Amino acid sequence: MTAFGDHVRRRREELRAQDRRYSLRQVARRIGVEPAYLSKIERGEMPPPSEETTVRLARELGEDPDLMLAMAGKVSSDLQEIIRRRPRLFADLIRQLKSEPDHAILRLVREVRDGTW
Amino acid sequence: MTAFGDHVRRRREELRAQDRRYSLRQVARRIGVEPAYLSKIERGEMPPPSEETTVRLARELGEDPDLMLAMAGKVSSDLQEIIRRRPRLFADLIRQLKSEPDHAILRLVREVRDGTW
DNA sequence: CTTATCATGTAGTGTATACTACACAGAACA
DNA sequence: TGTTCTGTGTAGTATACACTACATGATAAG
Repeated sequence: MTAFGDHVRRRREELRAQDRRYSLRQVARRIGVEPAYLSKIERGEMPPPSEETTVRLARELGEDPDLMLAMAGKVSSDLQEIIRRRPRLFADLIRQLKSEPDHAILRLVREVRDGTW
Repeated sequence: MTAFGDHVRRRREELRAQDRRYSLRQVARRIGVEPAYLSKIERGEMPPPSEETTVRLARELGEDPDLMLAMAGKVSSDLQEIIRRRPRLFADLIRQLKSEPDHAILRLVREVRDGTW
């Protein structure tokens, strides 16, 4: 069960079919790691990389950084900081939303965005 | 600037004034760490302990674990898991709420709790 | 056909995390 | 006054994190 690595490999090979600049080596080079390291990550021989590297990889592959971080078992540090500033409020809210359906959360997002206050 | 250590020490000595079972040694013993370690944490000579130890310490001192974790620069792993399961939704919501006032977030919490849907 | 590019195997590195273990001097208590 | 309890100083440890460096055999390009 190596969801992260499998996903990265699939996505990279998908892009590679259109553009040979998406070889493991070249992608590794562009995100600033050794090819051997990326190879091991894709095959699940090594755990997902750091937050910074994961975000660079997400951008390189045209994927959502938050989603990619989630697959890496992480939560973006900027989100963590927002929570840490008002821990009681956010802890309550998030735990309440745990069992709510997607559309309910989406509605909240829209409500706040549109200022339906 | 060692907010965590200072806070723990203050709170512990507060409790100790009423109950001598709140000596550094005895608290350390109850939460399962060495006295020297807790001493260093309180004085900011060592960084805050692990999530588990921080939560045990919070309970011991009658404080809110989420608040204590926030002071330790951490976010509870159960909250992180909730976010990781639906990263896009929660990332959007949390970032939107970043600059909203407390009462706005509180209102959302209540809205969800009371099922004002 | 040979040169470059490809992925991968093996080994090693520096730093951080999260502690323990022991020893010591001063205060409190009986 | 001696035993016990207090906090703290010093030293060391085990594990995880986040990689690099080099070598090798296979594949593709010119």
